[in-house]
Amino acid sequence: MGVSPATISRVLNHKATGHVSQEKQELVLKAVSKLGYTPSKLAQSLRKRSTQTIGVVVPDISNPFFATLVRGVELYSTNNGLLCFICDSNNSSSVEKQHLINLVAARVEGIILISTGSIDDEVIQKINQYKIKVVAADRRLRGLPVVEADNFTGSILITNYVISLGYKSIVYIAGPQHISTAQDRLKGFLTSLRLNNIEPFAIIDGNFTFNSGYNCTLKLIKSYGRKIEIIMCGNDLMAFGAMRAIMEAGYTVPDEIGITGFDGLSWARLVSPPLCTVYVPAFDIGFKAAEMLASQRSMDVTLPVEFRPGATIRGVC
Amino acid sequence: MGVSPATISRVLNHKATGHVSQEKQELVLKAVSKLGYTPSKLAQSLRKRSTQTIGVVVPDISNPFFATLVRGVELYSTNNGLLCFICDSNNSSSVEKQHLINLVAARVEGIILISTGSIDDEVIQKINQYKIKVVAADRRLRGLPVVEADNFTGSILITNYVISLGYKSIVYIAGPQHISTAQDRLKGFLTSLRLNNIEPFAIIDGNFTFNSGYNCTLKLIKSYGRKIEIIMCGNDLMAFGAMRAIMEAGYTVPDEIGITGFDGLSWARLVSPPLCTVYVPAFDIGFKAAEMLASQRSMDVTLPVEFRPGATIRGVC
DNA sequence: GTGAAAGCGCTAACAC
DNA sequence: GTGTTAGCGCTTTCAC
Repeated sequence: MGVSPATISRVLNHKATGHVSQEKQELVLKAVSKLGYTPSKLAQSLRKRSTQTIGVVVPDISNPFFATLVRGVELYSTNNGLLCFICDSNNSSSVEKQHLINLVAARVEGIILISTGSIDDEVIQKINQYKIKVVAADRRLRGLPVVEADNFTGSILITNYVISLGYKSIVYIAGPQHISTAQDRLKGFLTSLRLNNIEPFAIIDGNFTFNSGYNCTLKLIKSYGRKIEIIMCGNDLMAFGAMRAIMEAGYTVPDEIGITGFDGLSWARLVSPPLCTVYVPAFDIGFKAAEMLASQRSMDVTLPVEFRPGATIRGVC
Repeated sequence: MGVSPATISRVLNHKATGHVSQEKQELVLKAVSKLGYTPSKLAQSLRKRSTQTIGVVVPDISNPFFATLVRGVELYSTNNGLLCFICDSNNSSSVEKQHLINLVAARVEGIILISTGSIDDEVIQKINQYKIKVVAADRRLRGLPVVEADNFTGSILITNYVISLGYKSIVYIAGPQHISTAQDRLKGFLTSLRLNNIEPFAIIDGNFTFNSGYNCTLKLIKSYGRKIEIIMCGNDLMAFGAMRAIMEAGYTVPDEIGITGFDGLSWARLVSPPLCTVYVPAFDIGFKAAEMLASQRSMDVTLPVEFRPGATIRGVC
């Protein structure tokens, strides 16, 4: 016995090298292990003015896209000794706000934000007040640095492909237009059509969920029936909904009506026929966002996407 | 000006009611809002000896089953002013161990653990040392209180149903047998078979992933071909893998080979044909586990499951 | 090489 | 009603 807290701290923080005697060192280590002593990160953080903790706010963790993104964040964090608060805003901007405030209170070093809408000023102020760095992931947001995918190009790619197959009557189910991914994808779609001198057959607003894809498609079929040659969706979830609706309405995919998605969820390969989509590197987005948070740089990053053919459109096996 | 820290604390903690003058109260509130002051949860927790924070450790957050479970935990937490550390062990028991130690260091009030294996003694000691309550969710673990589903009964249900349809040559792809859900499901399967005087055609070990379902099925088909009437899987993910393998091998589902799963993921309804499975209330498991953590009781909870017919077996439309 | 002491930002007990 | 004070569990000077 007879070891001061200071010495214990020195040993445990490996600042000891050469500064603490072998003897004391072993004494401390033995006692620590015997007692199961675990230093309080609370006290450490308070004293060191550094929590080594980051926060992630996602709209819905049960959406595999966001879950995968979060894994990317987790991997980076785990590898770099960061602890992670993962918060699910349940697609509600008020819950999101509360989470952000909690993260400020927890004095996280940084926040990765996939926002449901826009951030309110009160929160912005708090975040600035405490010099917390925020990175937008997947979706752009106000003046925040962002790690996103090249949704615009991806959308052009897949639309060009669809057009090259001879499709003419093309319907688009868009995502919520206040979200940048939805905007970019719609823009890409429109750009491709314009370049090919084709008029969109119809454009309709969904909200990125399975149900909205399903409902929009039912409506479309009711209005236009077989006049529709293909339904292009702003994301995979809506495409799955559309597929279900088409099948329930008694049409075949892709012979009577084609479908495309966007995101490249692993599930896209599991449905039958496999969904034609654009792969978005969710994991990498999360990983890079965490990396950006940890680094001092904060230049926007745009990750490439990849066209994934699938048998939900004609002429693809 | 001229307000002491104590008064500020009183106002902010709503312990003020009737104890602080209107005047000072407003003064404080105004200053707080103007400065964007957010009290440090670190300091609060340290002082109050209570963090109001819980931890959740999951094997893989990108598995929709666990993601849904986590949402249940989050909902309870959000509603009860608890903050949540969500940790992904990536199916590695060493990562899991590190996460548990981090959670102890963070002085969480409780931990919801979906373990990859068993917990090691060092960690147990630390957890006890700091009187942190641990609840096992989905999977039983050592002496921990558990919130789980009635996997045994569910497995009997679905197997009985399969047998009632006249299936005889039944193959089972089991999950890892050190996990209680996998054990219970296999036991239920065997019990049902015994009660019906049927011998299992083959039992093979998977690991609950899509790939293991896929690979096991390829092997099975190679060995037995059409002698197999149906493949029952320990979870949905493996069933999806099996379905893909069967289709790629050129067989039709369910006409030539049937399939069943277990978990009742929402994706089960999306594949074609929709998967016959047993619904496990993942969200409720998470919610109840959080509830148990918060309450003083800790009696094991077993939640009912629900058979979900699907067209991957004969005679179901 | 090691211990004593101060202080991180709060809250609770105690004075007034 | 309100301010002063002590102390939560650590780390980091600063002495010795």
